[in-house]
Amino acid sequence: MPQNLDKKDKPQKDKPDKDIPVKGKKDKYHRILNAAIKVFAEEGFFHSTISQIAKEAGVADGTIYLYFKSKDDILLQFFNFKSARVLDRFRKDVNEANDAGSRLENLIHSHLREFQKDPNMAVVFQAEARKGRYLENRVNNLTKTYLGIVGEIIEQGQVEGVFRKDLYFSLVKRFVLGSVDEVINAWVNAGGKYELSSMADPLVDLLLRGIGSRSAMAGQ
Amino acid sequence: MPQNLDKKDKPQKDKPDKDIPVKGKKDKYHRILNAAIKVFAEEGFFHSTISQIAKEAGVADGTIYLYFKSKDDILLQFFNFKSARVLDRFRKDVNEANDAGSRLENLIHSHLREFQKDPNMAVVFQAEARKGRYLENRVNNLTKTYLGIVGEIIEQGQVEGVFRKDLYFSLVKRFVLGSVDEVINAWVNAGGKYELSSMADPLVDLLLRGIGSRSAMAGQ
Amino acid sequence: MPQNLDKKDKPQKDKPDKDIPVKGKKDKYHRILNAAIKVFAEEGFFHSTISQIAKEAGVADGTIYLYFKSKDDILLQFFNFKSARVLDRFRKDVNEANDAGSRLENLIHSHLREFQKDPNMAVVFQAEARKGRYLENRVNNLTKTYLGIVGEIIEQGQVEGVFRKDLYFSLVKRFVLGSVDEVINAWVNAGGKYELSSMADPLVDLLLRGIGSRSAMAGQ
Amino acid sequence: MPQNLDKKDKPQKDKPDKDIPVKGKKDKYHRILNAAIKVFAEEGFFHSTISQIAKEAGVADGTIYLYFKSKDDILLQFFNFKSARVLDRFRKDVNEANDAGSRLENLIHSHLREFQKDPNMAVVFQAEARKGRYLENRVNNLTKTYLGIVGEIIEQGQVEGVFRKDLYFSLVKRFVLGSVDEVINAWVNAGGKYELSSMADPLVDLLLRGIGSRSAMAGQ
DNA sequence: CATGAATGAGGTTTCATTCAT
DNA sequence: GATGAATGAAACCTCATTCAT
Repeated sequence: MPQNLDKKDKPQKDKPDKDIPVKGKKDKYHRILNAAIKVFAEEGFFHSTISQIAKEAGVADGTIYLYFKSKDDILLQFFNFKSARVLDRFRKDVNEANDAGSRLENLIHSHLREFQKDPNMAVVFQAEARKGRYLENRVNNLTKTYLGIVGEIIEQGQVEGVFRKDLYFSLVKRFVLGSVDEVINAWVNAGGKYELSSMADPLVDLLLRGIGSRSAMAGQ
Repeated sequence: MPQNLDKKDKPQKDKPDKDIPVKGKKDKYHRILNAAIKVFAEEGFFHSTISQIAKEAGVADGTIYLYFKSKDDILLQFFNFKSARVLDRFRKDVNEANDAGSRLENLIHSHLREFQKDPNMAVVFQAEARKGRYLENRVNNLTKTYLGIVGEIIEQGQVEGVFRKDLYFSLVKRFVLGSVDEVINAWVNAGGKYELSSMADPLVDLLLRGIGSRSAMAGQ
Repeated sequence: MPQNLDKKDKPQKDKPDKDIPVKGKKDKYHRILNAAIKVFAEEGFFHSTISQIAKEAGVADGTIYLYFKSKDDILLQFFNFKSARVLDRFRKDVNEANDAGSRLENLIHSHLREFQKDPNMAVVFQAEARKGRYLENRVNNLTKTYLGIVGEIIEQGQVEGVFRKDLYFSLVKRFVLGSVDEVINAWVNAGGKYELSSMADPLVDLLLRGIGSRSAMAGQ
Repeated sequence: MPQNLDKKDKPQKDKPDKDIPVKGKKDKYHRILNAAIKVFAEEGFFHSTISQIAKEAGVADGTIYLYFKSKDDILLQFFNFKSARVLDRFRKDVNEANDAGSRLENLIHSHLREFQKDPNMAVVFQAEARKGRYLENRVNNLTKTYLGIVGEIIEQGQVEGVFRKDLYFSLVKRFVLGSVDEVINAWVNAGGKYELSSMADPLVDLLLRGIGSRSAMAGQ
């Protein structure tokens, strides 16, 4: 799924694909992409060099430029590619359920599960996506879409009566995202040593009920 | 409060200090530090150059190396310096109150207030502090200390009976940090265009009561 | 008229040539050569890439190396090939006339006509041939031969009594070449927007009579 | 006379120039410029590398970028700088005389003398200045100005009655330039082995009287 | 013969850091 | 202490050329 077809194109060849014609290209594209993400995860984007990525991918330095316009483009393609996949998965999992509560649950489970499945991706997302005045334009999309999903769930929950009606909408969305994000952060900083998914249920519980005790709340 | 006391320090020249003995030093140190943070906030750490910082600070490039060991060291000193100040303030404000609820409230108010007061710091903290890999050792300290403060409040609140007793301790702490962090993130990404502090009360409310409606909760 | 006959040549495969035996080869050779000249004319030799030439010629990059030893070789072959053709034409046109005056006239007409007919060639000749410590050896041949033709005409004209006898021989030859060359230069720089040939007669007149007025000359 | 004051400026220092304050800068600027021209003359612009230039100038590679924005900029500055100087000299020498004939003579003498004095400059001018496409905008200025000077002389000569009145103006200018240019070309290609200036008088004679014999002309 | 993906040497440029003044 | 010109390592990227298919 190479997306930088700009330069040379020659995307699918014009000869009919006999066996696994484009597969070679695809393979190498993903080989490089994964190598890059691994290196980015280990070294950070700016400290990573094309040479490291090339070595990790088992290709020559120049080869990388057959698939990516620049070092920046690698990160960009990664975000475009992974964001799409991940958001698709989120949406799919959310839609498996019908009521807002289960949907929120599914979203968070899905989120943690996906990031746990691909720790390098998790590291790079946490490290490069949520900052970096650098790729902001593109990455904000990811955040924006995520917040959109959360927003829909919240609204539905309010209609269903399971979520409070007196919520500061744009705040709640950040509240959810921030919580999950930081849980992943903790996991990443710990070196991915424990089961990230196991955080899902407790986290959902916290999101729904907060940390205040029932009795204390009663007094409010 | 220069901390790289290696090179030069007390030996204040052999000429008698005419005017403001250490003050000159201190001034320039902070001038550089603030200039650096401004530049880091605008360009990102890696895209910033010593020359930009020097120009912003109104000193020569070489002068920076009289106060800082390296470019990295600037960021480091910034974190050490600001972390200390900020955490002091947090603690002080937390201690202004006695009950856990008010303390949590104060912490979050303080947090948002401090970051709003110094947007450059906010940007740099959000952008560079969490990248881990790089400055992790030192910056983790900040996070760790922050989580410690939160932890103390939580424990106190549980003793007081105002916070739930069935809380996953290490998760709750991240839950609080993540929420605040993301609220700041949103504010930074929006360009600091609104009153960050105004988020404090709604956020505390969310943390305490969660997003679930009372009636729905009753069913659990 | 491929001249790098090293690699492959007559051995036209063992399979019988089905259609147009050598024609295919020749065609592709010229296709590449013309494509190259077009690209060289547009981009300059050094800024041109094999890929551009290949695309322009409608062949694969690698195919070019079946016909040319190297990128340099393309330029070289171009000069060899075009020089031969052009010089042939010059000589032929010169020989159409008998007296030196008409021969000079014919040479210059021919020169301007040929270059006008093939603007890409003109551009490349002007840009790469008359400089470039680069291809000097080969290209000097062209210049040398051209100067030779001019020289013969001059000598003949002196015998005929139509050209001055007190001419600095090697200078006169350069004088003629330089004039024509610069006229072409002007035309090329103007983007080939006017009729180059129309310069022939006025130029010949200038060469013969100079810019001095008759009366003024009388005083010398 | 560094002209790329863009980046850093700090041109004259603010401290009073004690001895030869800016001289150091100026020196190095010209050291690099001359080294570059020498290398360009030997290798051609495109085959020259920054490293070669740096070595020739006795500075580090990076130093070059303190004085020039890019490799291209070196050539550009050279043209700007040398063109100005050379054209000044031309004009000055032209103005030493009053009548058009002497002025043309002076121009050509000056032209050949200047180029002979600085063979590297001569080589680079001949090789790179006319390539157009590349630096055209700036270099065309040189050509344009030169043609302007020639044009003025021609017009004056026509008024004075020493030059023919039936001249194709834009052609004559090219005619003069082309002749001189090619004479220099020949000298450069010969390796500067002879006295270029000695060509001036014969060339002027050719320009004025042409190659046709008086008697032949009479018959026209 | 033809292809075009792959190679990797080599070039330009940046910039943290040093050090003579 | 302060300066800022100079350094040169190191990074990114291009593209002529090769070779397996």
